[in-house]
Amino acid sequence: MDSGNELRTASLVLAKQASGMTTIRDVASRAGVSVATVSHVVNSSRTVSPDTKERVIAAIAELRYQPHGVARSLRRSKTGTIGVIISDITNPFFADLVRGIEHAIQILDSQINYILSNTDEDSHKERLYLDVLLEKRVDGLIIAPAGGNQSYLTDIVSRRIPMVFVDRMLPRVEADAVVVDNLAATRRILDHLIGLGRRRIALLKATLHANSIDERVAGYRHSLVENGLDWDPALVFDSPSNIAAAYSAGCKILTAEPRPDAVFCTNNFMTLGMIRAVHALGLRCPEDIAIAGFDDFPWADSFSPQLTTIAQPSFAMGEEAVRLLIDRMNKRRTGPAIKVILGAELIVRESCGAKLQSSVLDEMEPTTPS
Amino acid sequence: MDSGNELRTASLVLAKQASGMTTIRDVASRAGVSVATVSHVVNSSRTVSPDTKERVIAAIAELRYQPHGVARSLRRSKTGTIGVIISDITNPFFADLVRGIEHAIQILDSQINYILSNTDEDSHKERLYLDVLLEKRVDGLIIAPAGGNQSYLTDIVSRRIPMVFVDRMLPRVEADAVVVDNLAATRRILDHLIGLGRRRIALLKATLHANSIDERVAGYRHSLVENGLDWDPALVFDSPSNIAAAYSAGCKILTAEPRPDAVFCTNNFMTLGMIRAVHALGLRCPEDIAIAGFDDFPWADSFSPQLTTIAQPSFAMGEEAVRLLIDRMNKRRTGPAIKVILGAELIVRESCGAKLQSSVLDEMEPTTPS
DNA sequence: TTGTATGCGTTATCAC
DNA sequence: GTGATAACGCATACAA
Repeated sequence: MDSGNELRTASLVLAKQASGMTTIRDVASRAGVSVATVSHVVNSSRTVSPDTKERVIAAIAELRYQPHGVARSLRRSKTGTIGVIISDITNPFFADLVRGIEHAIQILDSQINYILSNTDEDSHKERLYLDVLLEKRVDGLIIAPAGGNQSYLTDIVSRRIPMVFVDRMLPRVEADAVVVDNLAATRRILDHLIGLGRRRIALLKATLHANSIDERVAGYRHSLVENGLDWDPALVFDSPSNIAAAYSAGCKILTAEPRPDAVFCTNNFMTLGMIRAVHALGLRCPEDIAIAGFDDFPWADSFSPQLTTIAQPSFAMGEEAVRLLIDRMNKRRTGPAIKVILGAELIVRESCGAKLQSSVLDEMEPTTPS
Repeated sequence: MDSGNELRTASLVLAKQASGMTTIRDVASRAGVSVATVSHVVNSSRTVSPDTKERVIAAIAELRYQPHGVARSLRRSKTGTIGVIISDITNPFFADLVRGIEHAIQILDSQINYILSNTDEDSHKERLYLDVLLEKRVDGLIIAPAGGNQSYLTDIVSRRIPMVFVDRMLPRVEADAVVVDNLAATRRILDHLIGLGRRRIALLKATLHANSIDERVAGYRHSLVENGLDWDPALVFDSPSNIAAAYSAGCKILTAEPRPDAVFCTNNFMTLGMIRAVHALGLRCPEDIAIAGFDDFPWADSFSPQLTTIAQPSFAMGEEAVRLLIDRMNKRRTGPAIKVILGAELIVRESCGAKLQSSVLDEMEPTTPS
């Protein structure tokens, strides 16, 4: 390696720094080979003699060559990017789900990454985001639909763009889906509540256009009936899906006459608002009122009482969605849409009164951290 | 518009659906103009006669033409994508910050979107993510550095890739930054604690390679000294930055002899673990121990007692970072790096004992939702 | 006012 | 084992 060459390299690097980047042609001329050869050593796409290979690799290192992802995407007609559309990353459920997505990507294909979009349950915003994602030619889509874009989403699947629903799904859109058995999970926590002697169980329902919520409402109703309790419309309270609104609704629940002895909250924002209302009105939980929540979060046992909830496998849902999506993207799987239904776990803690029963044994004994 | 034309269009659309997409050439031939003209009407980049313009627009609609973002990126040599690197979207602070980023993007340039990457404070992972982001040719970077990639980041700025630090910054890397005045904020909450009569104030410190945490620790120390209190190493407790670990550390704090009468937690995971420890050990807050947390979250007043915290302007930090970044990207701003320092607010609630003082007036009066 | 043609940086198909 | 070159879809300099 003569110093003249090195000098030339150095100045080339500097020049490239100022404007543009070093390309495959630079590498080729530096190594004294054709661009084809360089491309092939970069992609190991055909056999290259050991010494030319070595020269190419050296040139790449010297020039700090990095393939141009955009040019690649154009040529290969795939971007290695997937679009993720959720309602709100601030919701711990989605945050964890997104971590699951990222984790699965890292395991399955670390070249892929994702563009995140929050719709705030606004179908118009959803539509706008879909447009830019499609224009950017994402290879696939993971979406928790806000509802209201059926025809557009149908159009997308008919254009053969891999898509998987997560958390919720649109009935008439033929796309893969990863959801939870909301009905069964709701029954489980309601049975728990009823088994603990609660009879006047209110429902704090988030107003969302999501079948997941609808199913939880149905589960609530069925459980009551199956347990021989009345389904009382006066016990059903609606609230926009945020903590402040849930707090207001929670206050209404607690001042209703006669006061319910339990509340089932259809998502974590409802639960958080509800518990705040209990404290604000100076009531005791679970003695005066039991709280059962759908959705768990990492700090559910930082509350006093610790919250009894249904823990959705949010991380696993994200992972599974990626698996389904990547299989579609690689055409490893074709044909009709698949629906993966995951189970949700009942985490019995204190807010429904379970610990009151066995208090002789457990009293004061700190739970060990998970 | 003759029906023959429409038929041809229909079959073309179908054909395109099967393989490939409709391109600018299709539109051009359909409208009977050149690709240049189509390009110019799409981008309004030169004057086009009203009627040809109309024909082009019609053709675009009929063929459902959508510009190919990747080809555009290659040609214009900008992708309209920015990379966002944080440690953990599951942390409510970052979740809110990311929402701020997204909001600002929507306001300033709705064509832009972002790729999200979670490093989990792992500088190796950070490095890997940086590589793929750079290969994808993101137009800019917003990063909460995990620490340990100084030289690589320096290299990035010398390659003129717009970058802004958020929440934390690396001292020797000349990039814009949006941070909070950690020292002042910490002093504020410690003064509050001390003003309320607390004297044995423990520190629950997250072990992170972040100057933000270091500054909070420094603020703690300074405040003690300034208020004539001892800086006692026995009151300093370290913990990995997660709730479970913080819970363990919290138990240690609470069983120390003599027991501290207050704890300052350097981030929200510490606070959440600490409060769990208090409940687990059956202590009363704020009577037995006051808790002061750095970082607020939307459900801080769902706890009992409601948490007194320093609320960082996380959303605004995200917004400001985008503003700085886009200004750099457009070269609206050049020259030396800017450091934007935002203030953080002390939110007085109950966990430090403030309400104990004025209990005659406020007792039992529910706080109104924000 | 409009069109032709070149090139952005790759990959892949030929040909040698 | 290697090289020349034609696309990928678009934006734009240059012509007309």
